[in-house]
Amino acid sequence: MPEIKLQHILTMVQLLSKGARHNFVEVTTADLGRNIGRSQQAASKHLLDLEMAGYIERVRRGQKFAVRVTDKGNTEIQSLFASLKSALESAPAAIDFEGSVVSGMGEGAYYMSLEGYKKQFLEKLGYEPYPGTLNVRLTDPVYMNARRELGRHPSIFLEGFSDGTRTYGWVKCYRASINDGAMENAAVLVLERTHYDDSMLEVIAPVSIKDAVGIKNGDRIKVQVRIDNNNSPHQMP
Amino acid sequence: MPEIKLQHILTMVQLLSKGARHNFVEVTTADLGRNIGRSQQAASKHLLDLEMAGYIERVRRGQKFAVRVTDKGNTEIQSLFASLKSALESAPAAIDFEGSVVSGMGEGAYYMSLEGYKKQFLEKLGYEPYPGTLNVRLTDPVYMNARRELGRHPSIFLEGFSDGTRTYGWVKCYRASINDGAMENAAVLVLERTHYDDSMLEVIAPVSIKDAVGIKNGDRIKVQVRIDNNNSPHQMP
DNA sequence: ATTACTAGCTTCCGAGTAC
DNA sequence: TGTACTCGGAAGCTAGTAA
Repeated sequence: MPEIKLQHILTMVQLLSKGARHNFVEVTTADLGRNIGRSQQAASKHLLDLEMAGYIERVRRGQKFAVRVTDKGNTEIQSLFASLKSALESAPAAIDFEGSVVSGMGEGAYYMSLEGYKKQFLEKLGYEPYPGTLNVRLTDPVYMNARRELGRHPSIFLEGFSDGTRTYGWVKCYRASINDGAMENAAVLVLERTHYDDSMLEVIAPVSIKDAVGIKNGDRIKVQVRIDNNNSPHQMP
Repeated sequence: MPEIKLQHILTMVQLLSKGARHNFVEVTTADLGRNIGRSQQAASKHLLDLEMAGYIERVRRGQKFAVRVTDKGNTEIQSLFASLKSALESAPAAIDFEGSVVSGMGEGAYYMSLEGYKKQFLEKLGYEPYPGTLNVRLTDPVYMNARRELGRHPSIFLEGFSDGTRTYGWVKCYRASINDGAMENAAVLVLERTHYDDSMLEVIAPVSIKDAVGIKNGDRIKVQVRIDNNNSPHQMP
């Protein structure tokens, strides 16, 4: 929507930051050039262009000029800025995965049902997981790569603990939805111990995911992990 | 500080708004070109440049590419955006005037001492003005021009009133400081009735300005009117 | 359908310099 | 000191087109 040329942005911002919104401020083209990282001649040209476009006004002041940003110019910059802002802020913060359901409700199920994790799930995630994790096998290298980097994002962090006999590592949880919203309150787990397999995604939910969305082993499944700031009561290495 | 080229901003923002921060998203150069208002070829070049600079990564996906913004690329855009934001927000919102003190404590003093105004001053400005306005004669056309437009800014608005015999117009107040901070709690008045003289600035304060800053008729004086959102309990035509 | 190369045009910039 | 002109070169863009 904004009509202003990209090259003029820095010049306009520079003028505004010098107070040229409401006052005529004295700015030399040499100074201006220095500030925007261009030559004096370029700055001079910018001012001429901007004046021609009605974005600034200038009045002679002895040998120099005093410059003020017009309403039109200010509107232009603000609207450009606003549209950039909204574009950046509306950026969806989610990571998509796609893979196939594999059987694997053995080991994971056992660990996640331990009291040391269960009470943290309830407290931090808001529910106790249905016993057993759903395992999703990723095949596309793009998804495996994303899986490898998943743990770097801010997470809901479950502390590790010890039961006297052995220790259990931390768990990072990421809220996720299944198959384009068929289930919204799932969560993907990143475990401290399993750095061994980047092609596997472990998913939990308050109920049986297979039953809730009607899938069985071997079916394709989509998992969308939300990275927005919902997750991050804690942040950890 | 940002190293990214201005021409690439729109491209990066477009990618980010499509979710390319966390996922590889499929974007064709033709679509991208359309979105940034350039040709398909230009978009293609942008992607090549950005990839070369390490701001994005691409993977072939059949015939198309899937694109993701790297950490470096995201940092670059965010920092550019942040510096623009801070430059725009730090922009001083004040209008400077300079002129000479003239005698003129007659008429203004009378009006401003009317009960209908006095109680509004106390309520909205926080003090009762010292009886009498300080008049400042502006000579520079730049200041006269600014004076003419002063009333368009958000103000502390005093309602007009009637005493049964005649009516008294509204008054807009703008907090102001005198001579670079020698006095901080002055206020400039814009009266409904006086559209007749753009070269005169009427200033009030809780005490005698002349005494407080040590000036007399004929002296040069600087008045800085603050336009920030401090003023604007009301807004009015 | 896609990406991206080439050629040619336009825009932008910097150096030199007039005023 | 200032601004801003001309001019040559660099950068950016588009159209055409190859792959």
